[in-house]
Amino acid sequence: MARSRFGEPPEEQIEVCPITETQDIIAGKWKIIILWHLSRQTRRFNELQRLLPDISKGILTRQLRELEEDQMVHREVYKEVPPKVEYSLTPLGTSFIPILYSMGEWGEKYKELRKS
Amino acid sequence: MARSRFGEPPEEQIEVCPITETQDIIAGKWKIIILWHLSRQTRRFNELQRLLPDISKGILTRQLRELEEDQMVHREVYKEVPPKVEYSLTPLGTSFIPILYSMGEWGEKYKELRKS
DNA sequence: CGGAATCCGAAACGATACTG
DNA sequence: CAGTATCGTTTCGGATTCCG
Repeated sequence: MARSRFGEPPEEQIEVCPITETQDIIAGKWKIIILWHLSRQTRRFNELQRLLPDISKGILTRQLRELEEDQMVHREVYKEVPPKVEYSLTPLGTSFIPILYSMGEWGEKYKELRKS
Repeated sequence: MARSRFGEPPEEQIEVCPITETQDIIAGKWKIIILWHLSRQTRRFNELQRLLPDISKGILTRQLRELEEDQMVHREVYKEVPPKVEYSLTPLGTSFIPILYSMGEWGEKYKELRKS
């Protein structure tokens, strides 16, 4: 016999927010900015540093490593001297590009709004 | 007289990343999660607390205040006893909803991928 | 009910020096 | 060139207590 409706909790069901996973991945001061740059083209470590003038080598390395762990970024090491390392988006990272661009456009609009 | 081209820096122009503004606004552990919940419906303070079981009152207040400052969230105070306060998205916050939903969908896909 | 105020600890960030 | 290692600092989140 089915349980009576009156036996069910009256409150609405707790909605599990599906955005938590995403939050965990893009948390980090430079993550989405790094992803945005890589979405435009593959970059070497030094290039990224020039594009992000206010980030130090150490922290850039860490953010890249974390993005790698999360399978967002691919790290390609060329065995040359001097060493050369290229960073690019993985398929997963690539699937995030539309969101990055939306965020970029939205940020532009936001900046306009704040001027007025 | 115009400066010679040879006097200009040879490097490519530094691309200013348009995503920085967005990053500044959604930084904060609970910001986008709060926005996501408010995108579904207006909520009272206590409701938000129930929806986010792991957040304390103090930090919830702070995140909401910051979202208010950034004109993402509207705070409506009803002069009643006991007090009642409702939080909702502003027009600016509403304009962010498509990004929130994209992030939610992406997070779902990501979760699937990680299982396999 | 919806906060404010305070304090604490952890984590994140950042600067520097050194290295293969 | 692309890191690693270390350490200092700051920022943020979280717990608690109190209040109108």
